Amino acid sequence: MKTSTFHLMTTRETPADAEIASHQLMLRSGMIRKLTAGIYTWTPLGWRVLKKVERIVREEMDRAGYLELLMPAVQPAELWQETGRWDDFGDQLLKIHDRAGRDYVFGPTHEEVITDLARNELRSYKQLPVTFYQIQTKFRDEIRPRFGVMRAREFLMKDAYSFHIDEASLDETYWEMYEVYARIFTRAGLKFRAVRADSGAIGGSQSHEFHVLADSGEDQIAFSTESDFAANVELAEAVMPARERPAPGEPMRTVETPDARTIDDLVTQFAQPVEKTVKTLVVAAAEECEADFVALLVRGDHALNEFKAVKLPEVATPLRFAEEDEIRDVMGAGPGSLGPVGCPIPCIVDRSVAVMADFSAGANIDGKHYFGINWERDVPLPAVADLRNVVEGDPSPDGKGVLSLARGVEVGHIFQLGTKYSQAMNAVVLGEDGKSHVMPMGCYGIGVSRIVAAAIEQNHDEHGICWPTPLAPFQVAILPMNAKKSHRVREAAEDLYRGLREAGVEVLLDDRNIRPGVMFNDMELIGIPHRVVVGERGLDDGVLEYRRRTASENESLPLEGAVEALLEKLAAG
RNA sequence: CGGGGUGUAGCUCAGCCUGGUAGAGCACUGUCUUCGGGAGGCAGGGGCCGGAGGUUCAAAUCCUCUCACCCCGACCA
Repeated sequence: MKTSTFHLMTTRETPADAEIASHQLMLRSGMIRKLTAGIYTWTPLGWRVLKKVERIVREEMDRAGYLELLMPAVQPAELWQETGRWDDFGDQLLKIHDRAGRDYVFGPTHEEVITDLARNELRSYKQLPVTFYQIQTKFRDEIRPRFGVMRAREFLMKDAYSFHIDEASLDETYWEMYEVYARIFTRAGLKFRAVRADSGAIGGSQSHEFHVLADSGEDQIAFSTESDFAANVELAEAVMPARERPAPGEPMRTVETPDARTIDDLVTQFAQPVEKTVKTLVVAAAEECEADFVALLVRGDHALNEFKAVKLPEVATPLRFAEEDEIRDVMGAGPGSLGPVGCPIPCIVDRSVAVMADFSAGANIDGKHYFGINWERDVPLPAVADLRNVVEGDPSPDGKGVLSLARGVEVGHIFQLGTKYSQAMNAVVLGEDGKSHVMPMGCYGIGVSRIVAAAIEQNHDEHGICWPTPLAPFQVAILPMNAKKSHRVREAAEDLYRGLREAGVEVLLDDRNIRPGVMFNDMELIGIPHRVVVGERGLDDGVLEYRRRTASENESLPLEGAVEALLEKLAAG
């Protein structure tokens, strides 16, 4: 490809509404153009990259023996009503209707359609196990689309669904898919981590997320420094501290704290170590609870984990924090002065709070705190539960090593669905025993368009994108210096271009009549991994100048055999 | 959805407070000079100032309504 006939439209300035690096660079390099909120056109440049990702995904899925098909993007409402998701999926579901007023959805996912297909197509255990997949545009009406294609409303997704005669078969395919996913992200040249997304509390059901590691990632993941344990922070268990609760060392005393409304105030005004403070959060109680509200207590330096809190039987779903006037009403004091001593509503304390001694907390009287509180001596120890987010250095739940935290972008998710959909839609086959069996299912997604953004997020510098070679829109850029004036330069560049093309290399020759500086900047912005500069200077010495995108120094390539030399560089990655 | 903000040229923005001929830089067209890290001159093209209504002799500017887009929305006790 030559730039003169390729639609290359880069901009020097960063569009105002792009916040993160990948979004800015995708816009500046001209890979995507926004049509409306969360909906993007992929330009020829961007599309080349998207196709690279798609191809890797497709090749690995095919290699594993999974069967590609294509399902409709528009699906009838009846299917969604059948599984109850017409209502359950909520406002994320884009509902549309045709001229006759019939309701449809623009598919955000395809469990219903594939299960409908399976119940019609699959009759016998002999057809199982089978895994279907497609690569297709999905639509989810996100509350707040942002970060370009990272969280778009319309996006490209690979979704796969497997059908089985029993759970054992599902489990087998699940772990096979786990390996296929690992191969896909490895081949794409990405640093990633598979993390457990579900503790396994729901029967035998398994779920893993695949995260591309990047500091700007929206998800925080916790992983053990010494084992392969890795989990989303939201789901990582904060284990019971190994140490015993120390014996009380101080008397409990009341302290006037008129200006201390936050943990921060307490720490700075009264020199309380933050790990000796407790914060008390009041949330709405579940209906079956005798009280209207429940107090949740976590250490001052810990954060409440909403997912864990909402799983407690005493806590209302969804989680709702009490309003200030509700707190005054029920506690007799405002937020900022709450604590477990004399607390009129049920308390649940975090595991690390349970082993605290001589700690401070609000007195449930405005402007007063108790210092030196000890469980049992001053107040009975309430119910204990895991309520908080894990922090760096917590022991790993599997007992091996401690946890470290990293940020990631979720690009893949695999899930053992069990019979949730097959049951609801009566997808059964006859087993060897001659009886009907509801088919356990697995579902497996990859955010194809999100991978593009995640790859940039992980691989960029101050000049632009640094594509991993497998994803790059072109492998080699040829930059002729002042070709218009120099016949030799033009000829040498053309020769190299022809040679590389004949060798099957995706090469971009910059034949625009522009200043060299613009070429350098453009090619670095769009992230082509290998660059060859053709100039009078080099030609005088019989060489071309080569530089890898991520390198800081040029190398000389002899003009003779330059194609072969470059092929070697490419083979090296 | 709640709160905040912004809509003026393809992009980044000024002009609005204090109403009176629509601007700059980048990008784009032509031309000359320049030519190894985002050059310079000259000459150009391009805007229903998001939309509707109102006030006024006169509205990008003031008022009302609307639409779109962006940001924030558990860690506060």
